[in-house]
Amino acid sequence: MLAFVNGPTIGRVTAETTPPTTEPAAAERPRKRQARGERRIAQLLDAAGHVFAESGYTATTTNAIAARAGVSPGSLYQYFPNKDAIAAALAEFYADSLDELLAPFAVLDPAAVTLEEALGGALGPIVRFHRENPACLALFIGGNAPGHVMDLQAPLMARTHARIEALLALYAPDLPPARLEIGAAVTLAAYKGVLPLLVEADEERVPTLTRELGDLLLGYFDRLLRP
Amino acid sequence: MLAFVNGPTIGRVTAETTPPTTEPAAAERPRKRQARGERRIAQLLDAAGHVFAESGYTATTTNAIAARAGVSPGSLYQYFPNKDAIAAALAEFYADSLDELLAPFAVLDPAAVTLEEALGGALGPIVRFHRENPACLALFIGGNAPGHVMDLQAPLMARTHARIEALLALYAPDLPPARLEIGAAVTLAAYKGVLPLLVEADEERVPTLTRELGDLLLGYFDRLLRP
DNA sequence: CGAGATTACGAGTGATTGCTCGCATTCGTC
DNA sequence: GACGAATGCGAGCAATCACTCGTAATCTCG
Repeated sequence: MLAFVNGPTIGRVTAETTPPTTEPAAAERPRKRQARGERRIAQLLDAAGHVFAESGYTATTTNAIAARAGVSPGSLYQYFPNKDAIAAALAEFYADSLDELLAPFAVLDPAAVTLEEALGGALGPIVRFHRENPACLALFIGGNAPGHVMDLQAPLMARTHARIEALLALYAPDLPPARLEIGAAVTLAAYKGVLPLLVEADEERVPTLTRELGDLLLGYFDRLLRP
Repeated sequence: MLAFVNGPTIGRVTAETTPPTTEPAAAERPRKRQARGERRIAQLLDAAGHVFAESGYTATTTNAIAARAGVSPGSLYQYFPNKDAIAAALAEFYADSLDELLAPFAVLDPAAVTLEEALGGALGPIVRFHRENPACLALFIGGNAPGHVMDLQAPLMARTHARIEALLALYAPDLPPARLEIGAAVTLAAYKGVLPLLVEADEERVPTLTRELGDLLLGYFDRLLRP
């Protein structure tokens, strides 16, 4: 829990463009923030993560988030302009975390590391992340939330798709591009489908299920790479 | 569209238990229904399917369903006691349809039919069904909707899980039961993950994607059956 | 036809909820 | 200590939505 307290620049919601010419017409100052404020933002995002994970986006009330954070509704709205902005801040944090988590697997030598090994190494941390931050799945990967909230994680999905496609291209250089694209899409979809199983499972079953997820993807790769 | 107009006993929402002793205290008569009423129910469920698929459960208003069906809100509440009951009626119809769709694959001779052939035969109709009834996925398979609505499809999921497990047991008689159970769970999860891809895809890409889904599952079976 | 039941309407109601506003408290800085 | 800015509060507003109710049209069937 509290996995993203002290995350990087969370909650910097308002626009950051400091206009160089003259003074802004009104209500456009950068707003200096105290340490107390940063702490409140972290509390609020943590609370939001829990409540979103329990109830989904639409069923979650901003008052419930504020209450869970031990804060009044008015205080919540000092840091976030509206409910969507809370989800947006969470989305940004999740995307950053996952990017950082997967960065090591961007550069791989197919001669030194097999697909099995690469997958085995990557899946563990990913699964741990989602178990620690169940709201990520509940909000953005499970088909919940209205469209404009789902859109918040479209860039992350696009990047993940590209990463998978690159990985496949690395290990199957002569696969036609169209098939590469489909392969990445199916892999991503299957992965998203199995994740809920892993997040809801008891701790002890996680290693087994993680290996099973690896088998699923590797079995597909087998059929994809040599027909 | 209109895939479930004239479906079997849709909309019989109220309890059917006619008490044999004395007369019920109040408000418990079986309610005779005219042909016009049955038609209205079909219209309402069809409209509900469309609106649910577009907006998800919570974001869908009962007034929107009524409007889409060309009916006043009051009329809607003559046939359904509340919003949940509409989703429940849809769930029942979907479950019945899928059961009927998958019945032929309950009895298979492993000597005469390979796993490839069985899967290839079953996936086509399933995919077509979900493309014709996107609300099924949006409501019950995508993680949307509050818990008590998701519960409506728990029996269907349990049956599907059992069906997959039985299929696996048929083609791998000496797999330990625990592994059989996990295998069915992962298969079901992967299948649920890829379905959205198939529902949202253009018509022309459907055959390719269906084959790809088959490859995903078969690849997993390969690794499951002979390690 | 006519009586009773069913169907249909749609403005309205009560509860919920995202969000605001006026004001009190605390912090950073001199 | 003092002043301005940031933080904090919570009752309450406006809008939304599931659902109701009084009433009128339409059907069934003798």
